[in-house]
Amino acid sequence: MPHLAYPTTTCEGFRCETHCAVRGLAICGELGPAEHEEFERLAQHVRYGPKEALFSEDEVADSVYSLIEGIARLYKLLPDGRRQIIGFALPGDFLGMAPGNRYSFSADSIGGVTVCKFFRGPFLRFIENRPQMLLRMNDFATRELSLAQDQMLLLGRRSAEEKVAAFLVGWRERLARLEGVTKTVSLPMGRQDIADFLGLTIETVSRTFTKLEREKLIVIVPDGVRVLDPKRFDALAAA
Amino acid sequence: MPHLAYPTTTCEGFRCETHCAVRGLAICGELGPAEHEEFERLAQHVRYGPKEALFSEDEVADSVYSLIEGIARLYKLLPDGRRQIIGFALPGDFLGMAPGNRYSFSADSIGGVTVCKFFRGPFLRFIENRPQMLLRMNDFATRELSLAQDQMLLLGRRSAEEKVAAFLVGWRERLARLEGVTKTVSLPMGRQDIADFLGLTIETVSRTFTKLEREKLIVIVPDGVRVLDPKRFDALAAA
DNA sequence: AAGACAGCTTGACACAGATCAAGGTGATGC
DNA sequence: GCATCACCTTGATCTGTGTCAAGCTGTCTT
Repeated sequence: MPHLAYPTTTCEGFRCETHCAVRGLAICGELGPAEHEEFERLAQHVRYGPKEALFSEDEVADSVYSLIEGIARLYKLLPDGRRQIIGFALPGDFLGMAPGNRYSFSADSIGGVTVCKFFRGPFLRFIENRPQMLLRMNDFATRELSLAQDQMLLLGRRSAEEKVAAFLVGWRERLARLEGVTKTVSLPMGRQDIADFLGLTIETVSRTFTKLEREKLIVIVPDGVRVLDPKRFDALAAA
Repeated sequence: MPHLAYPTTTCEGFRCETHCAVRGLAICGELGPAEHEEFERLAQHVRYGPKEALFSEDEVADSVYSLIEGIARLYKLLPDGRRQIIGFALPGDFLGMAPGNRYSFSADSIGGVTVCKFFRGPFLRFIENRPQMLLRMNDFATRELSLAQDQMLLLGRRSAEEKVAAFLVGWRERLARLEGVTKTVSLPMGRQDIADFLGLTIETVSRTFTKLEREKLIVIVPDGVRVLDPKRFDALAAA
């Protein structure tokens, strides 16, 4: 049995065979073949098991990450342990840009996760004279910022029921971009993660799920929910 | 008497005499003299009176703005009128980037405001082959995103007293970057604005100010507060 | 198959902050 | 100098969500 419960494996030093299923969505999506080749040479593909840290708040930010597969939880902690999840990262998302030289939040895998990891220096040198890449980085940052602002509205001004409904709608939309529209929304994160994302307690989240089920808006299934009445649901999430 | 209570004045068509007091902090801070000349030719300097809209959520985002002077309130509304202020913009801040082709929030002046206004098309054409500018845009976006994440932690996980203390500390720091350190923190926004920024009601904000004054942490003065015990104060804001 | 455990749900009760209502303060106008 | 108005403060009460505690469910271990 290995020393670590969830060992990290890398494939540095040789060409990875894995095809990147999210090329189009990722930061490298608009590179031509030659440039992509050069870009790939800067990358390490790294695999994490469940609940491993990719990086932690206040660590020196020496790397940036493009998430290829799996889901990560991004969060900040207060000194007394209160946690706010600031987002869930999906394949195609770009992580690790920081305003100073330290990460401003922590990231860890939920299930298994695979990333393209780049050292900051080489990555910045690669992009600094490639306006296409810089514009794409800008698009990513602008989209992230807009999501963050939506979340501020949610955290500051919505009721528990509205928060949960808006979360499910938003999550369903993000999954739809990756996997297409489905009736069943899979929820790989636990109730505590949802609570810490919405600024609620786990009990309130649980009660609200139950309430939505009683009102015949959803059905709770293992690791997810089925949305019964998308229309009424979207209305609840918007208002 | 003019038709509009607060008429907007522009100086399009001739060279503005006003020197930009925040060049170093603004988006254009690293341009050389020749490039800055060209950049200026794309700009309109526009002055707004108190409480005028610079732009509104869902409008077609045809312009971007660099704030030169004054303070703006950035906010989102729910259909029923609940408001969340997502930030206060200060001189040097860059506004109006949107993920789609519409603004994702509204902005209006608090007191008087002066901006450099750029039409989106010419602005994008100017920056698209200038990596320096693009990198600076990225820095701006990254800093904004980090502030937004701090605010999510505040909104989701802090008590009313912690929210108000953290707000005052953060605001004092931002003012210090512009005007240097002062004992008296000026608060040009009203109590309702602070409430909508912190996800509280105006009554709770008012009570909390009073409480902090009773505890001899601050003194409330017209249009601001004086911080009496910065140490104890920072501790309250951090924890 | 039984026990242990993590994750989730449910109930009873408490409380921070919201709501409702009234009154104070200072600026502006007539 | 008095009325008006916007803004702020204070008090009384209510309520949505948190806290505390117990029990449920499914999975893993042995």
